Amino acid sequence: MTRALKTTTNLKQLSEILKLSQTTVSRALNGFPEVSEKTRQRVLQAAEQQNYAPNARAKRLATGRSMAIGHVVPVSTEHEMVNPIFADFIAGASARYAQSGYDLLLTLVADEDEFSTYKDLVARSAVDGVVVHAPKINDSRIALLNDLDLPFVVHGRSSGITEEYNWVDVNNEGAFFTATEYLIETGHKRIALINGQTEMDFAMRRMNGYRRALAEYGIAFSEQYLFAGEMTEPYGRHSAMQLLQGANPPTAIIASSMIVANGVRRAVHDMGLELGRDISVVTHDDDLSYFRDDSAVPVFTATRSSVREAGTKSADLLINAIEKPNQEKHGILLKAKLKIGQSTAPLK
Amino acid sequence: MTRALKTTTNLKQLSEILKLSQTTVSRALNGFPEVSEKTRQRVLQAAEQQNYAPNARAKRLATGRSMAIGHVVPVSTEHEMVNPIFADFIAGASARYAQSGYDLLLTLVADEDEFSTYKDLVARSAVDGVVVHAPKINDSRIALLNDLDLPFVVHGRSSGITEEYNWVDVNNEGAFFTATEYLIETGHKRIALINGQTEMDFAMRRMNGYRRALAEYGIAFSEQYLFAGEMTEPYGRHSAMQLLQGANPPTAIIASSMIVANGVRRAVHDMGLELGRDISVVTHDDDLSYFRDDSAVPVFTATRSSVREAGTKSADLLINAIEKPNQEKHGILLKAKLKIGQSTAPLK
DNA sequence: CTCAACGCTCAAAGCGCTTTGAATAAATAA
DNA sequence: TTATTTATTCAAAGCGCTTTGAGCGTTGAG
Repeated sequence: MTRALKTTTNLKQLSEILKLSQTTVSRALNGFPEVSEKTRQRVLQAAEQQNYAPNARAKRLATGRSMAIGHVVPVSTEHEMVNPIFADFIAGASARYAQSGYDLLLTLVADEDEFSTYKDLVARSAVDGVVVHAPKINDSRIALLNDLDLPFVVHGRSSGITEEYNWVDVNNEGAFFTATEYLIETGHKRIALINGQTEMDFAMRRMNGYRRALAEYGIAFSEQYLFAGEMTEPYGRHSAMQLLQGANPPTAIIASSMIVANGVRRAVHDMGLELGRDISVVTHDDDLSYFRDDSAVPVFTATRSSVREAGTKSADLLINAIEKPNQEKHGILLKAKLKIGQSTAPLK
Repeated sequence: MTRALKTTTNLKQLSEILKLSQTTVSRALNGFPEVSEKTRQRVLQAAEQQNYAPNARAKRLATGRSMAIGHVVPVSTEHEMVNPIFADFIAGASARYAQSGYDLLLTLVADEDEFSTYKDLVARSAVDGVVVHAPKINDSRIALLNDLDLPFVVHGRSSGITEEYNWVDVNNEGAFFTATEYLIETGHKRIALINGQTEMDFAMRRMNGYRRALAEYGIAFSEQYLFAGEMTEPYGRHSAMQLLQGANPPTAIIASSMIVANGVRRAVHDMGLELGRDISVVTHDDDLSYFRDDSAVPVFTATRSSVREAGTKSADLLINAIEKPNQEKHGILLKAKLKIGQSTAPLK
């Protein structure tokens, strides 16, 4: 099979075809006012017809901007795990980037290499800004990025950091307070929390919400009811098993993600129990597309907040920070809503 | 808080510091033989000390290469869903890209916009190659990319395409043949398949494997036992419900992914049945990190193949295609292994 | 009729690298 | 000693854009 070897048109060729200077063609395409409307139309039409698009490499060098946003996603060394929420978060962000002409540069990197990755991105001038994923308590990346003077937005927050930064987060503390309160008010007293890893900021906030609710209702906190770990399905199942087989099993369990909740459900069934009858389960739900439950009464009672929306909000914030530097930093707090499903019931 | 405004060193400054020409410095850094070892060491040391890295934008323009690989990931319009396997696939590929100095450019795009996305990437010269995800039967993207003369590798294959192309796939047909055969040989005759969308190539191959096994063992195929749809958890649950509540319910179900299998398990339990006792379930398992089941006898009997490995293999293939053009196209077939778990049992 | 203002277009410089082709110094051969 | 290699280093061109500063007709005001 033979095909014509297509080579892309460049500005010079296009300007020769049009018998105009490169300057005029460039200005016409970029919407400068110095070009007559008649010329602009002629240029646009020729560009369209030639399938011309400015060479990204040249444009970037000339403008001094990368028109790219970096996402540095940590891959846990423990399970080589990529948190499943990234796909949906990025789906949300990506749409916004496309609208504003930014490319998305993705780097998956082991925790311990994150620092050098950011430094390298800056040294190479490869991106105009970055999104920081999975912030830990006292996350040192924030100071680093401020030092590097690279615009960034954090998906989540980092407790203990005093400097200002842009962030988009869900009200983890409030959501888990509400979830716990709901269980308490429906009669539960032995409530367990299967949480994320202790060093993660979101996990700490969730635990704080949980403990605050217990405290407000005068229920003693017990280490026995608290689990922390990487949020896999087997982790959910294993933790729940341990809870259910232990002395004084809880009557309610709060799970930190749908994946974990699925593991919990498996344990519940393996123990011959019935969800929502023998034991209540509340989970946090990031509204991932492949778990989305549109029923009027969803399976899991859950605090739901769309991580995809967090993605679009983060993108907006970051683009704004890139294009209008020296602005005040912003924080956006999304509110998770508690939606009652079939997995909870008042304690008999 | 005040910080020194760091501005990155460039080649000119570095060469002035070293009292060498830009040429020599550039050559020293890029390992050319014309530079004396003494000079090279001096240059490397200064570069290190100045935290110098060549400006990616300038380098790309000068070399005419983007040093970037594009992943165009389709987002289904139906459920706005991003297939959860992408994260793990990309995690596998990303490591290889990093080794070879490529950036990963991610674009999430609605099915119908894929064509223009590829064209745009080429017109802008934004990438040196792309990975094609989720190929359909007779996928027209392959001809497009060959026309555009852009190196690419397909994750999966596309039936009906006669031209050559690079691909990495798992033996879907064989795996599902094996799964079906295993069920038949343990006594099952009424076997259902909850498959992916009919237009997807992998789904067709899986169905073919399933039907071939039925045929070889003289079991009639029935439309009643075949489901096709986007592989969400609710889809798995809903399909299984319909199967179990229908006339002549199957004694075994084959699921197309772990997510679907989780939905199936939910349906099984909701019907008051026991997995592996009342009904057998086999699933395909992409070995996603957050579902990974390391137990000696895993929960699900499954045909397992690491999608992360597919990612690294694809990356190798693509990088090779980019760096050594005009080579023969390659196909790599990964073999999924059937691993017996607790979800299947001989039919009593 | 002249001068300033305006609208449109252009030539040329510059972005920070790589790479070509040449120059210089040192070493070897004749 | 002189010619020829060999080992280093360099100046300058070029990658394909954007952008600066200038030029040149046309108008309208004075």
